[in-house]
Amino acid sequence: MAVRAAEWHKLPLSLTELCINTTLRCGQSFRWRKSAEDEYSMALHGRILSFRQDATHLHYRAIFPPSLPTPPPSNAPSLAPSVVSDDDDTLALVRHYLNLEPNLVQLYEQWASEDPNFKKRAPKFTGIRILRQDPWEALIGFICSSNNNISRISGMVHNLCKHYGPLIGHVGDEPYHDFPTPEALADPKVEAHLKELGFGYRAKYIAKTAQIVATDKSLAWLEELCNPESPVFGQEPKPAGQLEMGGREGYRKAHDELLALHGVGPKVADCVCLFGLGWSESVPVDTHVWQIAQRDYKFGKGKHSSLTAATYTAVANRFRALWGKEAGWAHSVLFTADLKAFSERVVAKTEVKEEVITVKKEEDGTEEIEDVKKIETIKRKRVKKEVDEPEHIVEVKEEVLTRSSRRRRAR
DNA sequence: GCCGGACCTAACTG
DNA sequence: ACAGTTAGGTCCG
Repeated sequence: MAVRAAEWHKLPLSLTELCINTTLRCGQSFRWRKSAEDEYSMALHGRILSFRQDATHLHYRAIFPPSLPTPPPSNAPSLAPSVVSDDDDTLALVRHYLNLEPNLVQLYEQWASEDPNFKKRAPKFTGIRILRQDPWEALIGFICSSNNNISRISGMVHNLCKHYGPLIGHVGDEPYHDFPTPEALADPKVEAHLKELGFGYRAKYIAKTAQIVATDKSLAWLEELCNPESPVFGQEPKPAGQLEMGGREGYRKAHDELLALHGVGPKVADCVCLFGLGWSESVPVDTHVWQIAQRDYKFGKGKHSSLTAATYTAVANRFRALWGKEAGWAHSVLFTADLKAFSERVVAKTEVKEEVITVKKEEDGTEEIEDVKKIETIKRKRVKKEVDEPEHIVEVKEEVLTRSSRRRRAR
């Protein structure tokens, strides 16, 4: 049982280039678990990867499974532990997964210079970086995300790994499983089992998508949809063409092909493109982003009064025009700033008890509230306890609620 | 192309 | 207490 020594290594990195406490929890990945105070872990590429971070360094550790009973066939994919230095491999994996190449500080400056709203909201949400996740894992994870919340999605993904993914090892007593293969999820029994596990209507989507990928298509098909500038771990980057209004050609093709899968609509397809396939111009327009587009970017009126397919494209194109090739990165900053789980950071200013109602005459003479009616009330509430957070019993925070009188949830 | 309803679940809301 | 709403939507008619 010679588990290879699991030592911590470190990498100089500022919190403005990457903040794991935000990036790993903002809903782009559902796999990271808190394995200790200020420590996050998940199984990745046949090992358990753990992160810690301080003001100057990122600390990482890899725990490998005890050496395999039988060596895998020589043509086996990625799982084969390399004979050469594991540390070098893990460092390369960390750099790849965390997508450390782009200069994030510079990008924030660029977005802020083009967009006053970004400039206003981003300062409290620095270091949010788009990860390079496994495409298959991103696909299934975001199929789970429909009509759902991050905490429940994480639980579902955890269950998928626990029941269908290979065990990689333990951190303390906690087992860590890798993400299941399409074949593992293509078993006919999967749908019923997932329903028992509380997946609801998503059980069918997952089972069907797994069957299609495992039989009709393949993992290679999915991975070939990757941005060639940002390929899966171990492949050489190639140029990906010019940005157009609707995104690069490869992005549009990837988005289009993903739409054919069950449970994959425009939003989920964009999440897979952005978080799993490396298409940085992809802008998933979900309920949050739609709210943001209405509140801060003058959408929600006239032609684009509800989030139809046409409006979806218009919003995404608008953000691409505004933020450029890494629009999806900027989008994720504003998205995170809008998440309730991080709302404590934006409550600094209080005392806004204002009400603005714009009324517009319709052709038929009826009056209709056109602008989002902003009634910001200050509400005191107990901060929702994070699952594995220590007990802060009577911490009281203020939360700003914004109500709109109509079109609250145009879907 | 657009609209409305159904779809699973669990926690939160008034 | 308890029905309604929401949480990173999608599908169908």
